[in-house]
Amino acid sequence: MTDLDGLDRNILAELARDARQSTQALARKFGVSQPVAWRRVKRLQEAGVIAGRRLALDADKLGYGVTVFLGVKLATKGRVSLQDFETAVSAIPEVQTVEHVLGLYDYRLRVVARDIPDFERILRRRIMTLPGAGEVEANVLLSEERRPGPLG
Amino acid sequence: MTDLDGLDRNILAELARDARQSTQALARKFGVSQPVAWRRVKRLQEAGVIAGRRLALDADKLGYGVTVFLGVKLATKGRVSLQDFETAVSAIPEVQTVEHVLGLYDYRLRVVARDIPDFERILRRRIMTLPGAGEVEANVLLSEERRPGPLG
DNA sequence: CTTGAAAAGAACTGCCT
DNA sequence: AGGCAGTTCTTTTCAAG
Repeated sequence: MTDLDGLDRNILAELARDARQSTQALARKFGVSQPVAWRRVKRLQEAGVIAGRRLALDADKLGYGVTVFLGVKLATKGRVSLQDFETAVSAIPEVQTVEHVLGLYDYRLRVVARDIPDFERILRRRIMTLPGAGEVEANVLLSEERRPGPLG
Repeated sequence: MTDLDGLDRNILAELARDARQSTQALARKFGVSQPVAWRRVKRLQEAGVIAGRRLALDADKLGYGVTVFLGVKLATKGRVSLQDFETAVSAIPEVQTVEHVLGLYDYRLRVVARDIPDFERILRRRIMTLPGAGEVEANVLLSEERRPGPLG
């Protein structure tokens, strides 16, 4: 863990909202000089607190109108099967996130599809055939709100 | 939906990997001039395909070592209760995403906490007391892999 | 820790094929 | 649509209070 003062948190909060703003804009917002804001950002990057900058893509505009969350239980939980499962699932392009979790399910997958028939195809031909896949539960995304989190 | 050619898809794939690279770097990678790469990016932004650029933060380095996914069933599903629930849940800083879903659960929440005792506190005092909250299921995140998705 | 300045690089514009 | 050349702005480094 890294320790951050108020300025660091303010900067993170602003950049979390829009990672494209200039260090000068940040500097003005928080009443410091531009090089100071720049050093803070650099420091946060080097410390790994800022792990990278990613695009927020609009799945709908890309033709992917359906997002489904799948909870997957493995039928066989031998040592190899976790790795086998992860490797196989990584080869499915429609899978956006693979979360290894502890609880009622073993994995949670975020899957996108063009429409419901497309999702059925992915489910039957790609998901159900995954090595070790047992019970599968699905939740269809209706709407989603992302929030900055407690970080700052 | 927007239609994209190969260059658009290549650019999106590269920017999805690292949103910080320059249009010149993109131009070189795909054998076009810098202004062309720049115009493509601008067009994708204006079309809303690129919705924004966000920071990838390292929760661990910020002192949040525990991430939990909660599936929540509402006890009462009147018209108002959805809105009430969403408003109340939005006031909990540790909630990073609120997903309204269709299926076994009504909402999926991504919650971060400093450690397990901290998570218990959030669960008991904030989550269980949400208006309309019924059954709650939890999955603790062990590891996570994010992938570009099928877009490009 | 700040300011101010300068060099390098990236973003943006206009004009041409 | 794509390319070239130039202008503007941001980032990055540095000297100095």
